[in-house]
Amino acid sequence: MTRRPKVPGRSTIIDVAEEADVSRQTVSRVVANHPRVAPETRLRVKDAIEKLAYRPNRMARALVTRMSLTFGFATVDMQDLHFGDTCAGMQAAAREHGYYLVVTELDTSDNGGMGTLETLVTLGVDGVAIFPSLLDNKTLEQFAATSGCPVVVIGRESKIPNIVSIAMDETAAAELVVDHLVEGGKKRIGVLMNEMFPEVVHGRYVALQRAIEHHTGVESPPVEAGHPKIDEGRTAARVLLEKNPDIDAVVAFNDIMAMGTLLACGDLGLRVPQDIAVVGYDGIPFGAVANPPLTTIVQDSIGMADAAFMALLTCLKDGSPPDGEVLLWQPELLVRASTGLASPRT
Amino acid sequence: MTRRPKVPGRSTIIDVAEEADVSRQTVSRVVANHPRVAPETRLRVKDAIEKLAYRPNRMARALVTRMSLTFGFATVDMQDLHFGDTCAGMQAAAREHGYYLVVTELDTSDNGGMGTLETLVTLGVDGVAIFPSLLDNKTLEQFAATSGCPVVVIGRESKIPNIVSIAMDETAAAELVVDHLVEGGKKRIGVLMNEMFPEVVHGRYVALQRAIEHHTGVESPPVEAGHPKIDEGRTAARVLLEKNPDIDAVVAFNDIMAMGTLLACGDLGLRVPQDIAVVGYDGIPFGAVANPPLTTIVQDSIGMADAAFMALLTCLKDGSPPDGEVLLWQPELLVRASTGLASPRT
DNA sequence: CATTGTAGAGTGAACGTTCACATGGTGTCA
DNA sequence: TGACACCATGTGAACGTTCACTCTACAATG
Repeated sequence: MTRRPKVPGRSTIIDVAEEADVSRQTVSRVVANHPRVAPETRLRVKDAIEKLAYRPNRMARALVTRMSLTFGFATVDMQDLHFGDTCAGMQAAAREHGYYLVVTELDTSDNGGMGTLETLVTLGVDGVAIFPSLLDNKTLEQFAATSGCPVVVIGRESKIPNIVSIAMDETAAAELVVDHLVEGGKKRIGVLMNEMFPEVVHGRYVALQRAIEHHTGVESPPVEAGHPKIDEGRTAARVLLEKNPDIDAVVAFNDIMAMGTLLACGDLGLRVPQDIAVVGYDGIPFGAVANPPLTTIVQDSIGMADAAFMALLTCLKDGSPPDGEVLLWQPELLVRASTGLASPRT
Repeated sequence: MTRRPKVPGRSTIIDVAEEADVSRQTVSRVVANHPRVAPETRLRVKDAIEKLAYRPNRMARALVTRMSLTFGFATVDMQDLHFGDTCAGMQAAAREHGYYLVVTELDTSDNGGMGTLETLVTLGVDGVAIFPSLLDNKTLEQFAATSGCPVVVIGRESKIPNIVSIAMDETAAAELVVDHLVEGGKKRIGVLMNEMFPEVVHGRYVALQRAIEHHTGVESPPVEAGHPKIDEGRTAARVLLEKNPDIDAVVAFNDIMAMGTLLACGDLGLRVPQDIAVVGYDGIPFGAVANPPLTTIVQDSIGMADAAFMALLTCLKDGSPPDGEVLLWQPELLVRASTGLASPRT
């Protein structure tokens, strides 16, 4: 009868129905906890479910209901710790509301991650969170339009039609960082950026540039870019420091690159923070163990993840994607020894 | 006609068929690149696909083919960097073979993660990799039996029926660590274990205990356990060091706990490595930036991830789960300054 | 007693695909 | 010319669910 041998061990609703001597629909009702089932029948069905280890097939269910109760979470780099926080937060939020979170790493070689996103959608997710995205605003907008499900982008301030953006207030963060450095007597601030994530980087860079100009009068600070890994950060930082020997502070795109900067300072015999102050972004736990411990911009990852989930849920309930809503979160500065203003190891 | 409004923007195979004036099956053939389609027809269908932005629904497809070309990857902690390596490796392997990897964090509060695993299966994955697992061998065996799909467990040496295990050779690793410490003149080795992952921890502990006995004659080394986070590791390490003031080396369950140990040493005014040598496991990149840089056991995460993927694929092709196969990987010792035998910062 | 309401259970269709088979057209060869 | 092969395409069924109905039996109501 069946063309392909039935997978051993997995039983269907029909198997349960036969076992309990009722119809599919009654089993369905029991599973869904509908009230209109006689207690005795319900018991019989539950026994059958137990006996056959029946688990409803979510694909079949999603096909007919057009809802999978599943959200997708796509990221560029699973090894970026900053991602872990946000992802865990979103997973917790999802779970609390009966949703399941499917996580995936974007394959940037496949159309900048578009391929992965499309697969995610064909997998049947009800909504997608992207964190962060290499795709430009236009592509994202188009994806949101054709995907047929709500899309949230985390970590980017840009206002994109059909998409909710959740991001940190870069201007506020830059103010915190630069103000702190200048107060510590630093005057010549260099910037180490990320060569990926054009959109995010741009926002962060512009904010820093403005803050630096505002506080020090320097119009275009020395800047270098590299891949957001420790080693690549180290290399880029070395270039930055060698090109600009007068620099007395480095603001790195994130903590990982800031750690690379710490290594570069070591390479060049520069003492942190006496010769050079170093600041990162993200507040990953390892910052506390770095040598010296890293001053960093902390954002409320959990809060943002929560907001991302709720945004998706709300879109789904309302049935309409919002028009370029931007939710902005306030950053905090976590001062540690790498800027010389705190006791070591806090 | 349709009970639920069709999602705007998503078209089905039927829409494409109508647009191209052919049958569903012909569209299906074009999508699957079957040869038996006239070139002119193929072109017309492709145009229609392009025009309607058609993407095949993988749930519907999986329902009939009983194959989703999707594997699940379940982990206990997405923020454990060690996980990131393995996950990325597996994702790469999957991609290479036309598979999609769905990642999920196990909700240990839900039956020790069993709930999450079952959901993963009902989502339609063709196989599951678990890394690492809190579940005991018996539960895992039962899950593998009822899930109806191949199961691989990474990071545990145990021989479990129906399951492929991929793990590091703990005995070899313990030998490397202890031999290195003893050669460096250390005599009184303490052990800092993880209070989670009973199975993995047990294997690692027993191996260390044997190696220590073998090299130093001490039968039961001082041991303490804690949660695998920096702060909890710090606390547990402090207890270990205060209880046993004669300790001159600490072997931590992983790099994260080793970093906690570094902090604890700082708290107690102990110099690393002069007073205390510290060794971790996993070789996460941050170990290089720790103060001092961390000596650690490195395993070939990518290789193991590859092996995990291939194991799943092989089971699927052969149609039968292997009977408790165990693939063992050889560890390497990465010597850095925390054991005092290398130049700082390498 | 006839009518109405309702609790409990069942049935056919649909979701979007692919599979197995069927159909019709064209070319080849004896 | 007939038999056959083969190519291009179409059709009904099935995958495992849920939805919108329908049906039956029995109690309550007038």
